[in-house]
Amino acid sequence: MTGPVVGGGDGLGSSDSAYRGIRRAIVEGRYAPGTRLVEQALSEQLSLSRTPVREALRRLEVEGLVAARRNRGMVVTTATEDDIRDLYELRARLEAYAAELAARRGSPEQVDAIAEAAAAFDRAVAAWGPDPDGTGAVWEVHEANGRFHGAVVAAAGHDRLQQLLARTVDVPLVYRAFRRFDADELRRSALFHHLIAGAVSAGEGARAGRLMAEHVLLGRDRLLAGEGQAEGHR
Amino acid sequence: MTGPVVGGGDGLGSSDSAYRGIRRAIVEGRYAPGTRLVEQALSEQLSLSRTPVREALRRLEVEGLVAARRNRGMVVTTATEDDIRDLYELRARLEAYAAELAARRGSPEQVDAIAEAAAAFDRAVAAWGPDPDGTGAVWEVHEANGRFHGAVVAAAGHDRLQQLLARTVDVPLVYRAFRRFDADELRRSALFHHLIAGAVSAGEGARAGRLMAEHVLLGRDRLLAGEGQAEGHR
DNA sequence: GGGATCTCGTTTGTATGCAACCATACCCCT
DNA sequence: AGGGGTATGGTTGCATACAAACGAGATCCC
Repeated sequence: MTGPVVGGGDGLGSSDSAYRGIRRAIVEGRYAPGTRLVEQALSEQLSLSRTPVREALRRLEVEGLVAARRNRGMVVTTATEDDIRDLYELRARLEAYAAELAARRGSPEQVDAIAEAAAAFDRAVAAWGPDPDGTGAVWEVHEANGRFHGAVVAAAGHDRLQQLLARTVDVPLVYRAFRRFDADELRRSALFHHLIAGAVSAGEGARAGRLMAEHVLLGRDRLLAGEGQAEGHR
Repeated sequence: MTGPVVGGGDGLGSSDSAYRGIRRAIVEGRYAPGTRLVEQALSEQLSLSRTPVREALRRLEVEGLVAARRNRGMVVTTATEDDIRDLYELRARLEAYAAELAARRGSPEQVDAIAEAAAAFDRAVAAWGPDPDGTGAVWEVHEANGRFHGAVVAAAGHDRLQQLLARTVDVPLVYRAFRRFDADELRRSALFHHLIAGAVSAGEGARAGRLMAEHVLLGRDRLLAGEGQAEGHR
């Protein structure tokens, strides 16, 4: 048996592998906004056929990470400052709703999972200190953060909401935001995670929602504060 | 006459045509929930190759209208009563937000378009009376309704929100809801459309949001009221 | 010299072929 | 007769081949 030796992803299918590989490259910024994504070039890089690459690109298009111009290929999406504002305000509303639902009807196991994810984020932050430039550390924090927010949404038990958030939260912006964070801000994020976990655990939906909204909007402010001075992204 | 069940799309591309055709068939209920969608069969019905059909199915999967089990094909999604409740509550929040934004920052042309869409809905309702069973009339009302809500979201000027709503609102449930509506309820919907248009036009975002939320939740109640007595949908 | 048009190369969009996979049903063995 | 392994059909997933569309560059005409 000739196992598919696809580099970059431990995916179960070639298509998933391509999807995750391209997605991560965009989120990490290795494919800058505006970059043209040519199917053939990508398929060669991934040692795949064009078919799964094509499918991956269509998925990314639906998620809004790439834009397709008819018969003219895909480009990595660019975001203006206003877009960032809008996106984060939407995210704040959706995640506040998720936190509210989690507090209202999350199972004990799901609520525990939130607290555990908050603790895991703490550990990722602790491992950050020495070398903030190492790409591995940034990615680890990014992933831990994603798992915390994922745990909240999972506890909400709302499939469609989960689906929408997965396609709204995990965007390049969030990753870039962490690159701008310093240790103090990371600790502040960690604090909010614990506050949210506490409110959910106490069944106080309204508080959990407010805290979550504030947490997201603080992230937005931090991202916008750094925007326009270094690596203009347009 | 047993024409191709999926004959609708006059799309510009073959893939779009397949997408719209299959989508409409699902929304109208010609493909009942749980139905297996086999690529080859669909491609023969549409006189296309499997490739564009495949792409259309993946798009529908991301939208949540069909579910894919690995290597076992696609099935039309089924929804429980709780799913319906959740979906409509989410819809209410998202559309309320959209109405709020539309009132806050919609351009005069966009606001006018909302009022016009409300008037168009009136006309579709007027054409309904005589023959509520004719599939054409139901589809017309469904489309007019979609255009009204689309106009509100367009006025909100929030691309991502528009994208999310397009994939949350236009589901089989909404269509089925109209089949249950009687003339009085349609007029009530029309009334709310005008009230929302008025609030948006007056720049009263909070009111527009509340009215929209109520409008959506009334639709949910109507759908749930009829559920479980006729054509159980599982 | 400037502008429009024609041609060619590159890239996407569609079609088809082949292999892997799952499910069902059958057969053999116990 | 029952259970487990296996054969087999059907369907998806991937790869490749071909056709259409768009853009760029050169050429030709005015």
